Amino acid sequence: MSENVVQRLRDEIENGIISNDFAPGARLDEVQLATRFGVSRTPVREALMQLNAIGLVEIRPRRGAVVIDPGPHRIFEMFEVMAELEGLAGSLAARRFTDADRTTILAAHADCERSSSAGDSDAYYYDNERFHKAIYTASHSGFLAEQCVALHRRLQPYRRLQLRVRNRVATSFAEHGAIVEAILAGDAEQARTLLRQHVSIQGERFSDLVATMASR
Amino acid sequence: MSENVVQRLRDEIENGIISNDFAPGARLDEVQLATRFGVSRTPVREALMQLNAIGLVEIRPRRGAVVIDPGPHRIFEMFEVMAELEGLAGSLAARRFTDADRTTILAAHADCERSSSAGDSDAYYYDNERFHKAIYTASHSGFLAEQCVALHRRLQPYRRLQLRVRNRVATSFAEHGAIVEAILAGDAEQARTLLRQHVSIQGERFSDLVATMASR
DNA sequence: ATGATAAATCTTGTATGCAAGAACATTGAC
DNA sequence: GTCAATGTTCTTGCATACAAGATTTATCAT
Repeated sequence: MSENVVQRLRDEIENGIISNDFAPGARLDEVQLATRFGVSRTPVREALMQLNAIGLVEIRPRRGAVVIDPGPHRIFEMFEVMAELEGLAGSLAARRFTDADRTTILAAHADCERSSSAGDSDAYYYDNERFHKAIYTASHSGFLAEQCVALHRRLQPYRRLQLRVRNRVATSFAEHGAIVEAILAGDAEQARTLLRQHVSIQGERFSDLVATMASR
Repeated sequence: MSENVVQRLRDEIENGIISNDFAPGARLDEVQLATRFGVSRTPVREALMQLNAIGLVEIRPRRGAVVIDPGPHRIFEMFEVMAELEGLAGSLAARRFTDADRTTILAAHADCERSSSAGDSDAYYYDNERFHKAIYTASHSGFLAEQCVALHRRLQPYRRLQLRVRNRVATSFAEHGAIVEAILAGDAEQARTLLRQHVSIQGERFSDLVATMASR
């Protein structure tokens, strides 16, 4: 798991940010983190540098690191880009999927059906993640898959909030059905369009996002 | 200019990689870099950590940092994603551009015309960059613009090679014309399609890329 | 001469030390 | 009582130190 201390710290702090243990705007004190993880400041700093590079924390000169607070508008922009990348992944998947890809996608879809009909939004969250990752893999573009996973991860907390909105799980699963159909039919443009719509948060869904963001 | 030493080092090393001073696969020795830039190993390591986080260098445990060698296939994948993001930027620009955006785009386009008809592919390279950045700006999506700039930067060396292919400058400029027309007409879908085609390297252009990559 | 083994050297990973800037508190003036 | 100025403390930024793994070199046996 832990190649070295820095990578472990990077993952730990990143998870802390994703899971909202370190809230947006929170100060990340070097010595505090160092003592907490039982290491010295050096690897902590190196981990923070990495998180700075990928845009998760801001390092203000001589004033320490803070968790970046994206704000609703930027979150929207990120979903906008995510929608486009997912659309691309879908269209590529429709053209390139193998038998193994089909199996994986259908399995993830079946799991989604189970958690969806059970009304278990937490379980659905994980199954949904697997479903989308299966599509990234089926795109057979390593770079695209990496980009999608990274963005997916950053949007994780907000995506989770989305699923709590009433009927969103059922709606999401219904959309998945159409997406699977388009991909397995090899209809690249349809897969692209459906995935784009599935991911983007338009109209009232943006209002929902802002509302749920404000309430935590 | 230099906020702090680490940022300066990050930029210097990144530029070195982009400009091929540090070739793909090259080892980045910490003490060597430290003495070269007149600093200690600590900030060098922190800079390398950042470059590792954005995928420019690989850090093998206990064995040092090397410049990542993407290889033709991955380069192709990166252009594929770039094309998609540029397409999105174009479609958003077509819907959102302001008077100031129009002015900037037209000015950059005029400069492209000048360097193109002069046959100066180096000058065209820079004007082309300004042209594309003007479109990112006109998209009025800060996140998208950042992603585009970052990817554009990483693809810089290969893009440059592309422009050396015969007639590519003239072809590129002609495509710009149609793109400007679509954006300023507010035709989002047309702008998206044209930009996607403009950026993606399909068919023989991929062969050209591989050939030019091999020859350096 | 070639291969293996062991020793020396080099490099990385982490800790610690020190100086400079920022935050904070105390004191004094109005 | 409020505000400002100054001194103290805390935190960061970088350098240096040291230990452990990796690499290279040298020696020896076959």
